[in-house]
Parts: sequence; structure tokens; C-alpha cells
Amino acid sequence: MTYEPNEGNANAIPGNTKYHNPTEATLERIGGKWKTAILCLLAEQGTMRNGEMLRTLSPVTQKMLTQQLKELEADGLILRTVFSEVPPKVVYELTDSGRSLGMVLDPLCEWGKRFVNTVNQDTSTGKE
Amino acid sequence: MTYEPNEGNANAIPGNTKYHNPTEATLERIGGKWKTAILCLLAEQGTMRNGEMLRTLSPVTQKMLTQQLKELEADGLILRTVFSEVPPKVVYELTDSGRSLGMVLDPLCEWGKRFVNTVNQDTSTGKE
DNA sequence: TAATATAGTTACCATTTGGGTACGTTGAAG
DNA sequence: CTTCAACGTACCCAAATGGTAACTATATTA
Repeated sequence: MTYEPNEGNANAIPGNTKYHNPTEATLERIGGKWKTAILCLLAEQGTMRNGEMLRTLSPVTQKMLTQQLKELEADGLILRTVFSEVPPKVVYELTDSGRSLGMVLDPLCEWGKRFVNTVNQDTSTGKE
Repeated sequence: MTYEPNEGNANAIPGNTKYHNPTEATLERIGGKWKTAILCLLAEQGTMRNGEMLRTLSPVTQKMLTQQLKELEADGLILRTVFSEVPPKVVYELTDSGRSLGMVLDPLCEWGKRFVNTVNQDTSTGKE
């Protein structure tokens, strides 16, 4: 009942050869370099403008921010609203779907804190 | 209380410039292509040998499997036991730390199932 | 003598992801 | 006429990740 493996089980994603289970589908959507940070910010602030995020998430670059926001929007996790003003104004906020991610991001964060406190120090993956 | 952003907050990881929050630390450990599937299998089966996983996770390749298992071991999530026999025998199982990941993988899986059922069809990220 | 089984390793290539720098748009302010 | 603010896009490069095929070791079996 925990992770639900690949093909042939009730949770396999029909017609999808890309993931082996729903877990990977989720990971693919929150896996970008700045995505959890962005989702975090929006969850806390409600709405935010491009410039605000750029400053808050520094040293993210405009390009990376735009890219991550686009992907999150394409996945229906955030809403982008453009105001036809000059200078331009664009506001981002979570959709219901994006808000529902709290349920998964919370445990991720909790585990991360515990992990860092016990195993501690960047054993990570042996890379770098 | 949800995602906990970067630098300067109580959950920032000390001396670590690699992640912005504990969530990313977790993601880095479960983010490999076959890792959730492997953790899944081990959670269900208890212990497994290399060959078993190779068959069960097909079409994973030996190289990828070895690589993912090595990383999981380095991160303290699984235990690798070698029996000095011929032909060789190696057995893998979850550590306590690895077992505790159920808490985070479960919600990931649940969200993935719901996501697929609602937004459905691979909107994914616009790539591919 | 040669094939078998197990659990890898190594070299090499392709794809994906992340990142840097420069440029574009628009109307108002100086 | 030039500059600024706000929000991007285009182009190009580097690093990380995923994947394929060939090679290794050794006791046992045929």
C-alpha cells in the first residue's frame, strides 16, 4: 500500500510508459531546481510578482525563474495573471491543484529536517 | 509551516549552499530515475537480490540499477550485504532511515494518482 | 574444453537540465 | 532623444543524467 510499483497493478498510469508509478509523476512536477522554493513562497505569500520572486529567491536568474514558472503553469499548479499596464505587471498564485501539493511537500520537508539532523553532513550522493 | 524557504530561517540547512530548504535535500535522495521503484520493491519484499530487481524493474539496465543502489546505500537508505559465495550473492534491504521514507513516498503516490485522474493525460511539462 | 550463472565494471555516446549574457517591448519621466 | 522599469525571449555553452555494449571474475556443470 506504500509505493505502488510498475506495470500491471491498479495504480499503473494507463498508456504511460514514462513513469513506473504515480510517485514518479508527482516527482516530475515538483522536481525542477526552483520549484519547491517557488511553491513555498506562493503558499506563504498568496500572490507574488515576478520581481519579488526574483529578489526573494536570489540568486535565481530571470531566465530560470521564467522557465520554472512556465512549467508549473503548464502543469496547472500555478496561475499567471497579466495586467495590461506599463510597466507590465504579472501576478502568480497557486491553483487548487498547486495548493493541494502542501500535502506532499510537508512530509518531504519534515523528512529532510530529520535526515539532516541524524545522518547529517552532506553525504548526499557522493557526487560533486 | 509548509515548505520552509531558503537562507536565514530556522530550517535552512547550516553550511549548505546546495539546497534552499530541507525539501530539496529529500528530493535529491529520492530523485534518481529508479529510486522510488527500488524503495517500493524493498518495502514490499523485505530483501531482494540484484537479479530479482533487474527482472522485476525491467527494462532497467544493470548499470543503472547498480548506480541507483550505490547512491541509496551512500545515503544510508538501503543496506547491501555480500555473501562470499560463488556465484556471488548480494542482498539488499531497507535501513530504518529508508523505511521512514514511507511517510514521504506515500503522499507522493497519493497525489500522483489524484493528479492523473483529474488533470490527466500527459500535460507534463510541455517537453518531449 | 567450454558454457553457465551472478554481480558487477568500463568506455563511450545521447539527452536533459541548468545557467550566462545580451537583447526586446512599452509608455512615462527627465 | 534618452533612460528607466518590469517582464520577458533568444542563443549558446557546460554539467548532470540516462543508456548501450562489451568485458571481468570464479567455481560448478556438461
